[in-house]
Amino acid sequence: MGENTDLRTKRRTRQGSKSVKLADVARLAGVSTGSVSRALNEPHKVSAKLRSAVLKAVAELDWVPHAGGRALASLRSRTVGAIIPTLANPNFANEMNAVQRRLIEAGYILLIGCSEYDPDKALMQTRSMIERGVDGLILVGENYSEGLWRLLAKQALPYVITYGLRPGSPHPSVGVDNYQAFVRLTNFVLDQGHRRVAMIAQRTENNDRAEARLRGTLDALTARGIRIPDGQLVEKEWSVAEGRVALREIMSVLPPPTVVICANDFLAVGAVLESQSLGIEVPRDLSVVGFDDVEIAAHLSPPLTTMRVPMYRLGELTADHLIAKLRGAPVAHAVEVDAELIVRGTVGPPRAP
Amino acid sequence: MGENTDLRTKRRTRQGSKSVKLADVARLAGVSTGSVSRALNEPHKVSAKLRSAVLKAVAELDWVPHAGGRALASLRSRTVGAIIPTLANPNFANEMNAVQRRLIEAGYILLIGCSEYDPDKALMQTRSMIERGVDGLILVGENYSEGLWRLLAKQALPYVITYGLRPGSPHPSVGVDNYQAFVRLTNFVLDQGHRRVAMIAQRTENNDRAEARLRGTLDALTARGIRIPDGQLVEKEWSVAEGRVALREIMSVLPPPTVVICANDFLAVGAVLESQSLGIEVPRDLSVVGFDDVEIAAHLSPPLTTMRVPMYRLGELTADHLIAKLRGAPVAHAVEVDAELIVRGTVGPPRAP
DNA sequence: AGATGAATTTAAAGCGCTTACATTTTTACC
DNA sequence: GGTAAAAATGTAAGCGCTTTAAATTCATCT
Repeated sequence: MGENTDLRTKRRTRQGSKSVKLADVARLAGVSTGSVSRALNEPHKVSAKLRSAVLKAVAELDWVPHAGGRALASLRSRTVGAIIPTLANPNFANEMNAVQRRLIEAGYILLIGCSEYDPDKALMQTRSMIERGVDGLILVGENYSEGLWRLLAKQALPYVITYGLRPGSPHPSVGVDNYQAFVRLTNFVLDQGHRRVAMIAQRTENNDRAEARLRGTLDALTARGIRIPDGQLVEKEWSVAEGRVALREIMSVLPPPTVVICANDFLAVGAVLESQSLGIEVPRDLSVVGFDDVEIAAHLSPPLTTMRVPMYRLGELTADHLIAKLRGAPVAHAVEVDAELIVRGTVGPPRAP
Repeated sequence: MGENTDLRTKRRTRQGSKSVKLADVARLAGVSTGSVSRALNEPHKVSAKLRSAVLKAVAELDWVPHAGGRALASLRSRTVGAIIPTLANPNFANEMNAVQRRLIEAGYILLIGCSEYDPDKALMQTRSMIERGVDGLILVGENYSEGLWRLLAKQALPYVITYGLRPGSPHPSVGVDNYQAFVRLTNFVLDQGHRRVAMIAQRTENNDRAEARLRGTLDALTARGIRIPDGQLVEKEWSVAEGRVALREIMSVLPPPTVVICANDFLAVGAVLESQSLGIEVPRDLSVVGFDDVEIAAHLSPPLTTMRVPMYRLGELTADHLIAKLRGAPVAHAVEVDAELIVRGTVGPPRAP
């Protein structure tokens, strides 16, 4: 009976982790826990003596603050999430590289989720990130489910759309206007005299950038009374291999086009390479344009004519935008980045019939 | 005086976030908080009635559990970190793509940090991840500071080294044996009859994979009594542009080599393209081999002879390894993945002198 | 020197969740 | 029907940190 009398104080014993905690630091430094916290988070508010004592104790114990406890107490996690289609696409990988770098500099850490162009996955990952208490979210494009937007609104979570920028969008965005870029690109091609135009588009399902690119080209063509013949507008994703297949498909429909507009550089590179192995000389027999300006584009022979999207810069701007917002600084609703036409060697005048 | 009597119960009022919390769910469902937690985390331990009541309330309130609270209480975060050199290198991006996918399936979320081959940055990011309470860590290679290993040991943090695998390493690893792969690759080249060998290596500083590749080639050469002439062993990183520069540098040293071994495919692609623009015919005048088998390699003409490293698969294996470890399942200390020689068109016999 | 106010520091109350233990309900068995 | 064992649920104590209010120290001014 009496045996548990002296155990009474530790009735509930949870497996307190053996790791060092803030209280240990406080004890070693001979100060209170509050002072330790303040010494680290608001150094200017404590005396130099206290600060150095705390830092010494921190170093001595090799203490790493526990973000869970911190997040719980401060209601902020210093974590930012990014939902991108896939890291397998170097454009997004490059952008994330810049984002990650900027975030770290600002004291944030990056959570990455890939939607694989599936709105359900995007929603799941968003939920998963909100659970982890992200302070903000970066989303590629705005093709997401109603539920996702509702969730963001409910949590009042700061976010920014990146890569694609749609004028008039209600969402804060940093990116290029894909529609206008493809209008310009198409007009450039038409100005060279081309009238028989084919296009290798990207799948437009759940991909507003792809859709904007396609629409930009089609509208620009329509404005000049041109339409792409059946079978010469094909949809692929973004690999070189798919570009090759697409080009073969297009060239099997007669009469062949004099130019192929590709929704991105990987498709364009594939189109150029496949043309060459088919004995079609670029640009004499066929012109090709891409979009993005990936590294290999400049090294092809002839080098690819394309539009440059500064992905790294885009990543920086996106991160900066979100960081500013998290700091409560005023930010522009939309930051537009221009895609620059890079004229190289894959576009020439159409061959005389 | 008496005015604060009735305020006494709420002496300390913290800004309780307005967001929905577990207690709200419990109230709506008419059950205790413990039951809500159990219904979600150990569904088999509660009655069907309770479970459905809880799920209904969760859905109705659109409640998202707060991972900070959860991490604090359970001492696990369901978060895994990965430290890689850079996302700008598609090899790592592809691997992370696979890792991310596998982790999500297992209920974990991925934190990414880029070291940019800087051990200090790697340490910072590791610390940052430990703060966020990662349950496990993935590291590329094992070139890290003493402090990083100490930190991991102190936290008893499960981790796995990926990409490079060094036989005899004390660290659990999943990857390819770069040294042996380059021994094989080099022997393959020598077996074609080449004796004048050049190499475009990667910077070996803080990069054990690069170092193993270089050493593998040098050892294989030495074993056959061959050495690379001064000026024909150059160090670059991994871009096509650098490969081009490197090739020019090498060819300016006479006599020119009959084969260039490249530490990775991007350098090799650059070497092939530069050769062609210099009027050097591959493989008649010069053979080139790469390593990795990136997508573009197969599409070059001639297509690149290289060794395939299955990055996506490697990512899957790495994630699986760590997940198994986190679950307490027994795991092999090392999982070796073979690099497969892919003979294509850039290697031929040396031209008769 | 004493009083006043500013600058620091301490004490302790949560942040939202899980879980050990206590209590209640259900099931199984004689 | 009554009991014992098992299953389900409730209770409340923390998890490690931040932050408010109170207490202390320090500097300044009559």
